[in-house]
Amino acid sequence: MNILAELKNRFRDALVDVAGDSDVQSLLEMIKPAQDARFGDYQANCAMPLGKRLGKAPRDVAADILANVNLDDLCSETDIAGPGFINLTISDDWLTNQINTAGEDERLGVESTTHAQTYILDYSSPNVAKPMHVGHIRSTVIGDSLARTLRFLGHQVVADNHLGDWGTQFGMIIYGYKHFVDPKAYQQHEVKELSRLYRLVNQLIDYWKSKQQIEPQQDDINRRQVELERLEQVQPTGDKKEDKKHSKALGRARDQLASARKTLDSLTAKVAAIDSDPQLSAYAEAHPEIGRSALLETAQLHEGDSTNRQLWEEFLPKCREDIQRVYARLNVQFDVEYGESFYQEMLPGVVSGLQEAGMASESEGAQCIFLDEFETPMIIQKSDGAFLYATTDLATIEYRMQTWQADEILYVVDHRQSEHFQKLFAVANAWNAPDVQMHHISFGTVLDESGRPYKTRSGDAIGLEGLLDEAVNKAYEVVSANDDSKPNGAELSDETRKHIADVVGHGAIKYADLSHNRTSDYVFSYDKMMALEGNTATYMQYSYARVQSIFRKGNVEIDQVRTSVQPIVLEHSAERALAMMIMRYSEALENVLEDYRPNQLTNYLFDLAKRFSSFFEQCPVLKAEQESVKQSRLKLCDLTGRVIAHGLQLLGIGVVDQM
RNA sequence: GCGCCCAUAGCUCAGCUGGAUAGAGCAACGGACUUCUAAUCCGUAGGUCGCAGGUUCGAAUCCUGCUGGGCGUGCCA
Repeated sequence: MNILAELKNRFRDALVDVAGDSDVQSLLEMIKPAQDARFGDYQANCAMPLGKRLGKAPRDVAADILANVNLDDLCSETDIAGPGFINLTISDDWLTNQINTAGEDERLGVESTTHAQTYILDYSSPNVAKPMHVGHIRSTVIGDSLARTLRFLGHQVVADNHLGDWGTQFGMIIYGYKHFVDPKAYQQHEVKELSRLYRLVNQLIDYWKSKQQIEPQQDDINRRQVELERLEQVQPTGDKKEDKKHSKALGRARDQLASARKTLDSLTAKVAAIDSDPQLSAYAEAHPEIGRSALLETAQLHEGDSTNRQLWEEFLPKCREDIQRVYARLNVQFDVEYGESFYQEMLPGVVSGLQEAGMASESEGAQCIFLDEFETPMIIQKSDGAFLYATTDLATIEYRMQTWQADEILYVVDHRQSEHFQKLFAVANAWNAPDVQMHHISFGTVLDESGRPYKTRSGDAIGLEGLLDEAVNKAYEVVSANDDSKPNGAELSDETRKHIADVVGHGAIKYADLSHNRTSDYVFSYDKMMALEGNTATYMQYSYARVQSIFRKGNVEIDQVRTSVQPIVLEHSAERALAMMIMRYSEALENVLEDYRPNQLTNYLFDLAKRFSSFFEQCPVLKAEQESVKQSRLKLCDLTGRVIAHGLQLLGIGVVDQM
């Protein structure tokens, strides 16, 4: 039972009577959980705007509404407060009834949707040629959680990992393999060597690019220097507005000069890193055309060159295996993993199809689609004949529509690609997929403490596996320290401690990501990511473990509790508050899907766990004075534990019985 | 230049799409372990919601302008 939905149902007819049937839906949206416990459990705020519209006093309108709505069984109290708020207090009897019903329900009182749809979820999608780094975590974890939630609510979901397995990076690896491979290292650990080759080639390409940029960059600095000196010479005019404008221009010129110098520094640093290393500089000297050559290797791969194709087929499974290890750790699964290469044969057809539809045309040698709303075109074929990711994405949509008849496609990709998706959706809707809803589930960038995109000192993105390892290690230390300090001595075997550390460590990393509003950038911090207190997955896991501990200490069989005829009774205010929160699980899940934001679920679970902690402090279970209260509280504990475990599971986070 | 996004407590962030006295978590301070796990709980302190206007019964939330920041911006993905 979704209480909010039930309230809306009850109010609907009353609102039609009072307001006429115009726009009842938007009035119903104004029924929501109370902001403050003093105002009851829910509040309806529709009387104020309605009063305005009808030219009546809002409090009178509120009274009219209340006179028309039947809440006798549902609410124990209905108040009109302030300017015309309708405050609603759910009746204890009704709540007791519902919580007992939910307790007997496998789905914890959450109903399946009545309008099931087919969703394609496109998430994670790493480039298989490089090791996964922190940047991949958000897409992976958010996408996984959305897939789980949609499924639970009854939708069809196809989780697709759209791997980057066909792009420029493979040309770079192939070039690296042909010229720099260390056969022994490759034999020992293929992926490690391939990733070294990728970084090496990347570094060499950067070297030549940077070297070319140094001179223009220096010129740019000189120009800015001159401009700055000129601005500094300008005397104040006495006119306040003018002077303010001038001082702003001056400040901007200084900033820009500083930033230009910084860019130059980083260019020279890149060059110096190679020049100072005899081995690397010898490589660089021997491969001055490496940038172009790597692109050529890619082009040859795409054209079906047998050597490159063979290398690609050799490398790909190994790279995929490597990535799979990370997914196994994260407990993330996909239904399909069609990489970009999968669509390769469709690409010429996409271009010709768009040409025939009159949407694509040639411009500067490339096949372009010009859209009214955008200055720059969507390029679907380069002047050298190669296809781009826009082409692949269009082919992918075509395939997904034919294969799954998708109602909706969600792309969980960071916000920097928003323009690409706007163009993509516009083209696909106009061309081959008119009916499908497509959404870019964008998320912010992971920043470092100074607000820049997160990188290690050497400029590489930080590896994901190392991060996970550290989180698990830290969790192990905390588990051990906590267990060692237990009043009656340690309880956990080392094996158990390791298992707990695994669940807690991975949970901490995932939760740190999921608990942020996905649209905002967030500052990456080891301490925050691995925090095990406060609003963290650990807090919920701990609550769950406390529930299990009660059962263990009391030698209580969970099955016996669940089948017991003693119903849950809500006497203590902490019991009632906890029960109310449990009942709101389905609201939380609806909120997640409203805007595809898993942080709605983390917020809910944190609230629920807080209510449980408060209950735990105030309401003894095993030592309850009456047997009936004990049985009731055991049931309430069990139900809390089930909701926490279930909610965490929808976030892709596990629980343990002891910690 | 143009486009998109952001600005909330010392720090990191919520704020349910316009509701009542703006909330958490860290950090700080003061309390609570002979009582089902103190990875916890209770309390104190901390705010001109970037600035200025506007819309209305009511604005952190919507609109306009400004300031400061991020990202994107024709052949990478």
